[in-house]
Amino acid sequence: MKQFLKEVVDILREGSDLTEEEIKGLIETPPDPQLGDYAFSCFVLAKKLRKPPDIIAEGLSRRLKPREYISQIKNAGPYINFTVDRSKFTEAVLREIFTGRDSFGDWEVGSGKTVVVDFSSPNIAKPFGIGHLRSTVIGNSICKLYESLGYKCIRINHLGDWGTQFGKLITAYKRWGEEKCLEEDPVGYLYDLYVRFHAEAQRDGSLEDEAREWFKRLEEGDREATHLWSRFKDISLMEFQRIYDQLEIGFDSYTGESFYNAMIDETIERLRAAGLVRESQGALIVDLEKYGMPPCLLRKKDGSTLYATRDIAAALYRFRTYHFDRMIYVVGADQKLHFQQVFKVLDLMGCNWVENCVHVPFGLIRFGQERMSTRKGNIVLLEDVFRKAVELTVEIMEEKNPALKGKEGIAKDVGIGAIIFADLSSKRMKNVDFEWDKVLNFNGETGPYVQYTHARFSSVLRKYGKEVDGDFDPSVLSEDPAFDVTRNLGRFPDIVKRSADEYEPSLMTNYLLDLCGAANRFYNSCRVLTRDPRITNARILLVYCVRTVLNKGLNLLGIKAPDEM
RNA sequence: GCGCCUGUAGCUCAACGGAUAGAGCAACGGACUUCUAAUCCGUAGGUUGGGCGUUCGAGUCGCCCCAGGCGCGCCA
Repeated sequence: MKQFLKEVVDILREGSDLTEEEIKGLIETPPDPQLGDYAFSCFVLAKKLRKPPDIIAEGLSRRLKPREYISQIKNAGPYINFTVDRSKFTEAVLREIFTGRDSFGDWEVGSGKTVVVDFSSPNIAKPFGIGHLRSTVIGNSICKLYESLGYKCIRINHLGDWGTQFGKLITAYKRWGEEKCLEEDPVGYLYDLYVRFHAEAQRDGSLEDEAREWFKRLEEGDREATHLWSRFKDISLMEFQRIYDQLEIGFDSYTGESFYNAMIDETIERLRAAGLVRESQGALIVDLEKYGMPPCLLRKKDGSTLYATRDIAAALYRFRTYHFDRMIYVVGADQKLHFQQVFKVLDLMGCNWVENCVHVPFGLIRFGQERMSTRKGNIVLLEDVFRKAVELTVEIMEEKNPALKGKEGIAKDVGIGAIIFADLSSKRMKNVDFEWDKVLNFNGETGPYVQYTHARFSSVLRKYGKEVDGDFDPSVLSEDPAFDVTRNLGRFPDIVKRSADEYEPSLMTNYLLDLCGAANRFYNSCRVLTRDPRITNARILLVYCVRTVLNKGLNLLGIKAPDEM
């Protein structure tokens, strides 16, 4: 589709003495497609030539002549609007999708480059709540988007498997724990113990000290502590795996915080050698006051380590191991300062690659006007959400498509897809209030809507019964409902690029909704399978292309695209 | 107190600094003997939290307020 924009630029270069870059910056999309497909605003020229913009637009539009791809040039106020030759545009877009198939929208900007994505990273021994879903699905989508740009992606699940929380759990387990309960419902039971710990610690401050002591013993390799820790970790991982299986998300590495703990001493030595370490109130810190930040704590006064130190060690290790061109941390916005500190410390250590490290924050999920908190026990379990979504999907399918075969599998794809889509559909920095009614609404701008459109178009292809050969008369598709679809299809590669550049999968969800709107309008107003082969050939190709792009788009979001539902 | 994020229709959200601020949900009214009605069409709904500024042009950029959220030395 480049040739259309290029021709607009070429035409304007002849008509003015602006450079290619200047012109490109001034080209936009008219608010109403009736006006045209590309617009050029004359305000900058007006300033240069010191003439009113609408006069310039009028003069220029008269002088500029349409060429191969542009069929009409018209001024409207201070704008010059360019209209593409619809047949040529349709031909170009559909041809590109048809020949490219699943690679349509892919780029090569990342070929030969590696990006490390740190995402999901749940805390061991805590249930996988709806709050953990965000990092998981945003991170997964970012991986897929970067792969589409040609990057090699290393997916890292930086498990929260170290820290004072284990001291707390060990304390709680030693005091109140029962082996039998642990076997019956491992994570649920650990969760109960964790909540109980915080409840009792309110009254009895010595519990916190006891927990710190246990954590210290864990760091020193105490046998009993290590044994319990290792058990807690194993049973948690098995439960997390169930969630990842349902989401069909995998990782290249599960090296969590405990893995980097072995590198703490050398890391602190390196920091010391760089002259960055200072002692303050018994703890080791890096003073960041010069940079307007609170100090970065490396080691507590009792000698045990902290999260920031482990993150610094992890970054160093990852660069050594993967030589990444970029590293992306998909972690909640509440940790923004933490990453600023970590990045600054790495910078002070002379790691110039830190400029390629980026924290991609997201807003938190609240439940009932409150922040979800494992400690308080105010948490919605992801598995409950999945289960309810799938149950509801089965109900809807019984009502709308009772004859459908393989309902369970499809209900899973649709139910879970709905949850993922909902989580990805608004800009990631927005906080979301979890509401069952909203999550379980499958009408309107939702995942099931996109999947439904995909299934509907798949169904037409099935009914067509032949291979789509890609041979067609593009003039059949120049009427509005069809051309609106094509116009949207043509935007797809740019959406892929922007979603990746801005780490913003919501651009993709919103795009897919636009595409589906146009596609369903087309479907409702144009019969695809007709007696006229000229019309059928063209429309079925459009259907094929919509299906291809919807399938690819859903895939980039980590959502399944069933052929029937 | 300081810093960051968010504020757009009753609700949830869109809108490369550009033309008349758009969708969905909820409400009301229409469209299935025809390729899946989880769809589509229509009606109604707005001082873009407030103010000042920059600009030919501001929901978008800057400053000051307001409201909510999140951070701010031994949690992660």
